[in-house]
Amino acid sequence: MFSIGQLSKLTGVKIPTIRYYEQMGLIAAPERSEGNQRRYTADGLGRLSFIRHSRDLGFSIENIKGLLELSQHPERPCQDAHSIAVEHLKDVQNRIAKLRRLERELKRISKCDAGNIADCAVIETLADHGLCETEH
Amino acid sequence: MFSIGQLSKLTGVKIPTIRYYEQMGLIAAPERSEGNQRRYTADGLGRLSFIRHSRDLGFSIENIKGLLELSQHPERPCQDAHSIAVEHLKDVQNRIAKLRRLERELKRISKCDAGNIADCAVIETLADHGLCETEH
DNA sequence: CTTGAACCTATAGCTACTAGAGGGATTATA
DNA sequence: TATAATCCCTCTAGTAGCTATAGGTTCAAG
Repeated sequence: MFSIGQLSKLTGVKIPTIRYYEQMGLIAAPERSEGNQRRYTADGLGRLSFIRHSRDLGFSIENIKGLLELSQHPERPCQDAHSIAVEHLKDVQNRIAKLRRLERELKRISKCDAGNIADCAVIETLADHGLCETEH
Repeated sequence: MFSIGQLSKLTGVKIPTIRYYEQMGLIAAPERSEGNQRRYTADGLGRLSFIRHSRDLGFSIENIKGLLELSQHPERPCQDAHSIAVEHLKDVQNRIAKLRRLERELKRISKCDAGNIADCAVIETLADHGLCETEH
């Protein structure tokens, strides 16, 4: 049996976050000690690790709920899990593409070597979208 | 003079967002009509366009406050504006790097062609960090 | 038995908005 | 000029995914 602090250390998930996950229904409310403190089993540890890892990979709480549900039913077809992952991959790729356009623009405008604000390319570009090279 | 709705259409910033910016101190409270409705000048339009554009480029409200402050003082050196932009650029580059690691991992795990959850690579990888190829 | 660390609940705050309720103002048309 | 349609007002609460704080209780070591 682990206390919430031990679980936190083992998984790297902060204590208030664990309680938050419980509130959100991601993990079941665990048993309690006589003094009303949470006591987790190895099962709880596994589930929280799954969540931690999924969050690291950027899955939303809602997606993780779905994935956890699926993982409880080994006999089901895995299409659903697959499409959640693929959707998320698409999302990640979109975000990368968008950030790279920003990167280009920021690189360009931050090359400013003016002496004062009046001629600063950063300020000038922000004030006038027309000066941008890419769309956003 | 523009109403808030006209300003919204001209800049692409939604009406509640404009009011929110006013509340946050990004834009000054404009004059009001006799019936207490906001009336904006061309100046207000310029300022909101600046904000819109900066937000599009991912600058935070706090950063934008700083940049707006700077843009009001054309005689000052532009180092501050420059370093805000460079900091932001670094941040964007970090995020890109992180997302690309995720992309690799997600691509790998979503190649799963198992029939059911029991053998699904997606679920399996999420449950066990040890199966990952890159750190995160 | 005492002390200090760990734990409890409940509430509020963070970013950057968005949505809704319940009302008043403005404008176009009849 | 009346009225309907559209716009606008404030205020409050909700979104994601936590984090922080206050005020109190329990646990484990010495």
